[in-house]
Amino acid sequence: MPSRGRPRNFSREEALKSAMEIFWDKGFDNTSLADLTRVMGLNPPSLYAAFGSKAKLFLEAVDLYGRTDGAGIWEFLDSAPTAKEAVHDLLRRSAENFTQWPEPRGCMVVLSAPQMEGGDAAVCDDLKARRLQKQAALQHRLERGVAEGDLPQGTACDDIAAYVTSIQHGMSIHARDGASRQTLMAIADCCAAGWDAMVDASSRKI
Amino acid sequence: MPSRGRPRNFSREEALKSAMEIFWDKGFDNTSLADLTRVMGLNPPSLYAAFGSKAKLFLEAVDLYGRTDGAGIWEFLDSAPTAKEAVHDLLRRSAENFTQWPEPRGCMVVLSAPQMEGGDAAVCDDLKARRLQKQAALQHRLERGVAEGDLPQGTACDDIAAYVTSIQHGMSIHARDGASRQTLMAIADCCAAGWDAMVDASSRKI
DNA sequence: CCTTTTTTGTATCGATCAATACATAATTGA
DNA sequence: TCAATTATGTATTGATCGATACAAAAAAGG
Repeated sequence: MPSRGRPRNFSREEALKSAMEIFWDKGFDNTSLADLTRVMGLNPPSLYAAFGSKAKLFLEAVDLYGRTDGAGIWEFLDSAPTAKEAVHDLLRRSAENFTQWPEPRGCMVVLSAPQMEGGDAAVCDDLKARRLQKQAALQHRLERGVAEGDLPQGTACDDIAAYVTSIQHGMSIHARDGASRQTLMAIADCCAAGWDAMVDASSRKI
Repeated sequence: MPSRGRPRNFSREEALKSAMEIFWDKGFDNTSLADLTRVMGLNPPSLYAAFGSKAKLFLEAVDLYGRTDGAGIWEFLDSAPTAKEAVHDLLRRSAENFTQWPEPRGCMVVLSAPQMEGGDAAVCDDLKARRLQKQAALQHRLERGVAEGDLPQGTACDDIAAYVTSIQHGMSIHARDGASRQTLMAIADCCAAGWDAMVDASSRKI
């Protein structure tokens, strides 16, 4: 509540959104302070006063992404009637989400991930935690499916969650490589088409 | 054939291998000239005389990767008796390959990929071409399966190739996030378990 | 020997990086 | 009106980036 002092003449929200978009496009390392101040429309001192540092700004941007553009993907996870439908919907929403701009963007959390060595440790840890958190959420949804009977007892929910997130992560790479929405949808359908047999094999392993 | 002049006192091959390993670990951007000269054991002028630039060195390093550490993954693709076995073997070899070091490395070509905007264009284009080339090779192998009868007529080989590479790319992210070899193997097995049903659905779509 | 050629090590280049110092402008509370 | 507070714009910081200038060193050709 800074009621005193000169008021800032930019919207913190809008500036953060602009930062998110360029971080999403170019990644953490390839986005310079000059890039940020340009798209955010403010000078370095204002940026640092409002967000602390480039890394903190990035973390806020990722959080914004998770609450806005990245949120829709996981919307149906818990409300889907069965685990199978939840997964199929998750992948179809991913396909849609990753290709909803002129330039396909994929998932910010996944694409910012690789090559952690040498990068900002706090940033890498945060991104990794977000990926693992989503995978855990998916695993819990699968376990609910076992409890509710739409998945057989003994299903390896951890392995299947890893399998599904693997597909989803790969879709981000494909989106960046220019894959069409149709292709990404086909990938989602491939997973769905093999689902029953896969689940069956998983539960019969033990 | 530089028969004249002072001979270099380092092995170009060994230096390139060292460069490949640190590029693999840290990526193109996060690997500095100082890093490279340190692990390669030579001074900047020697590096530039031998390799031209950081980008050219990286391209040579990626090529070396494709001919050595990354080659084994695709070894059985053409000699496998059926497309199904070829894919399953590909994914299992990937799982093995991505976790064969103390620190899991994943695939150099995939992990160096993301956030092309802002990076070196030549490097990004080369990596993208390598990914698409492998996907095309996989697609051709599937088409051979159709021709040889172990896949049904009308199978969408392009979609399935995208599906399989999506899984494989995602496995690299998982490897970086600390997934065990066992988990990656389970992912490969998930794909194999659902294979027949998936292929069947694909061929019945048309 | 001496010239030519190539590599070596040192020392550094200009550019760009993330981050700030500083003075000024704009607002509130007294 | 005036002190306190906060944000702004300009200009710049030290560090690091990728890449070189330069001269000494080490080989071959003559």
